[in-house]
Amino acid sequence: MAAQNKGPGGKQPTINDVAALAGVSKKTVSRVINRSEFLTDKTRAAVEKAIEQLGFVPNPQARALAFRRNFLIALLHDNPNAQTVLNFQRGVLDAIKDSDLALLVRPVDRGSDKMLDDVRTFLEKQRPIGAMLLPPISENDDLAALCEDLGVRYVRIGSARIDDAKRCISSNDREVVAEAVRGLVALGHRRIGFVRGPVGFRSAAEREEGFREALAEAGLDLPPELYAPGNYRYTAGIEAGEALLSLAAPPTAVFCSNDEMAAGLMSVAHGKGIKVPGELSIIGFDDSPTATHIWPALSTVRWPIREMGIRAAQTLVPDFLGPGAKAAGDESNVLASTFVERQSVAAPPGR
Amino acid sequence: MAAQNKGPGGKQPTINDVAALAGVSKKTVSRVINRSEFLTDKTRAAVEKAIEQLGFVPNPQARALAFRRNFLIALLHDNPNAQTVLNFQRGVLDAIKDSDLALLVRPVDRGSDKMLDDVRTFLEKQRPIGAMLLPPISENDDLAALCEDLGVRYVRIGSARIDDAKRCISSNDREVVAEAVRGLVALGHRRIGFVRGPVGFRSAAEREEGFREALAEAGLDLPPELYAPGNYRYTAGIEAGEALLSLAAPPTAVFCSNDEMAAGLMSVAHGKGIKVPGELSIIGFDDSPTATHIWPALSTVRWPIREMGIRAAQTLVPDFLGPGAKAAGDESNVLASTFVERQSVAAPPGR
DNA sequence: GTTTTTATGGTAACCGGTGTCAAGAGGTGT
DNA sequence: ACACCTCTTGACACCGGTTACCATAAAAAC
Repeated sequence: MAAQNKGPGGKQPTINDVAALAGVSKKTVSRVINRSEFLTDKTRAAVEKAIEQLGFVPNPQARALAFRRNFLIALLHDNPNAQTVLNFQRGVLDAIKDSDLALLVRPVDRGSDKMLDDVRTFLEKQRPIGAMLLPPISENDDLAALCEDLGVRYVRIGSARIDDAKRCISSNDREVVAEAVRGLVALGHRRIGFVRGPVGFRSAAEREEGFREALAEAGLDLPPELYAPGNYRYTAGIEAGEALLSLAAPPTAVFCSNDEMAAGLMSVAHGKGIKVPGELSIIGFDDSPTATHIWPALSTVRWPIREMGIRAAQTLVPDFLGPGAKAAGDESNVLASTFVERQSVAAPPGR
Repeated sequence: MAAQNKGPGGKQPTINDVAALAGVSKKTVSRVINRSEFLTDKTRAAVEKAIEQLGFVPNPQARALAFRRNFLIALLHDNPNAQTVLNFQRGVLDAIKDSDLALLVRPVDRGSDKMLDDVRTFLEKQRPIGAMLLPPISENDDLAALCEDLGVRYVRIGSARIDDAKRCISSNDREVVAEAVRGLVALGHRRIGFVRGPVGFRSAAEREEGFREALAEAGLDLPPELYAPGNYRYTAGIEAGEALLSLAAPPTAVFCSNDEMAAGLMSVAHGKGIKVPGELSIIGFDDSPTATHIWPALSTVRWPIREMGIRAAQTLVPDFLGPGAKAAGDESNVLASTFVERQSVAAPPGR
């Protein structure tokens, strides 16, 4: 609390001031700051009192220079979904709130062939303690190898275990998608369409697998005309809607690999006068704000992205977080997605 | 391009290595790095060649220590709208891409009485070159004074000029809202409802003023029952919808102070079987993704947030951006919002 | 009581840059 | 040719911490 040096021109107290006030050497003060053992309680108390009195805060720049490491966590992302990134950020920030760490955000351009060089330069410059890789770039093994190489710890966020548990936070998307689709089957749906995510995205593959799993269990198959490609964008949902809903025998339900595409598909349904959910049930994925903003509200899979941010921080820098961070519990680092029922699902017509 | 030191254990070359190779003192190298005048072209060329050969990159931590300033821009926000924050971030990052700067993101908790202390500690620790204040905290004069106090440059982002032009990036929201409402009047609407933003937000006040301006011009008034409070949240839109659309004489058009509330209002209309835009026209504000994801797509005011991020960077740290940054053009720092017509507006019934 | 441990505390060098200030180089005026 | 001035450059201390290594006082062993 106490902080005496707050005047405009007031210089920050340095470690030397503390040492002088406490009557010890700066090295001793440094030991106290870094929680070294081998210290008399008396000495420690004296130093801490001096620190308190002066309102001393160690200069991170100086520490960074000496440590050859900045007290930063880098968040690398190239995610089209703003909400996801921001929620994740928020989780991380929740977790590091009381630590000395700060968060550096860095969008990277996957696609660019200079990406690796860019990231390398960035990491060499900023020298963060660790890096967090958000999907889809978390799936890039070269990036992970680069971090390893530069001595930067990392965690990868993904829809599936793409690295060992200590370096990967994931959720059980596949299972939950399967669960959601089983629900459709239970309601009596037999013609169920699928709108896929972009090729090359692990998340898209996971969702598709979950979908197919549930269909297979029910002995249903997925005719090619009910399978639409997509890229997680609203417009892809529109296109999928045009295709699927113009069929002679349209599906009575569609699983869309994310909420935006679901919104696109739904607007096509509205345009064609198809009643949702009466004539067409729709399920999305993400539980983004869009899911509740459209009408009728979308049944979707909630991805615990903020919790993943917290867990990512706990996994990445447990030694920098205050005590209690060890209470992370489940060490598998697989968090639970959940199916959220809203108003876009009902029994198919004629049941 | 060249970077010879890329091995895992390979130490980064330091300024000393460069100095030795170029046969000059480290201070001279430092001068080259910092683009000092008073340098022979010959010397400069020699040093630059050495830098190139070694792939030398100045260590930001050391520079930060010596400069007593980190090469960072802090982005302070407490914005409920993720998309806004992220778009702004993106603009800033566009602008600083080729500079030595990095972006530090810091959500702050307005509302907390410790906010100022938190921010002070943060700024004292990180010592960024400058700070950007996003609305609504940009309206907090104490925050601005704090930055001033700590020698941190700042820019405030707002819906109106809340500081002098060099420290404020704003847009002409009021005018554009008025323009949009004039459009409604021109279509024949006479009973036009209004859903307000949260009390205490300058942006909310601006939008209301624009709305009232247009009404006044047309000689219309705003009966109390057509005026709904709000807080920029979807649920507020729902509540406003329940109130406005249950009236014996409901409005034929409603201006909502942001898109989320407009989405809420629209879903109430759908629930009540009121046709949009046939029986009810709706206008929002923000042009968030929601605006296009709902059906029918929402006519709204686009706020040039990404451009504002770019402009904010150009205004805050012109000296750190490469050349060409001066071509910022219009120095008033008022960017143009624009009215975006989509499908949620039509003439009132019976016209 | 003396010696050997053991536990701290202190000193100096260092992390990799920048500021200050004075010296050296090169050109001018007389 | 010499004093004088200006423009470049370099030596050195310094930013505020850390580590390496040594010194010393207190505790333990003989």
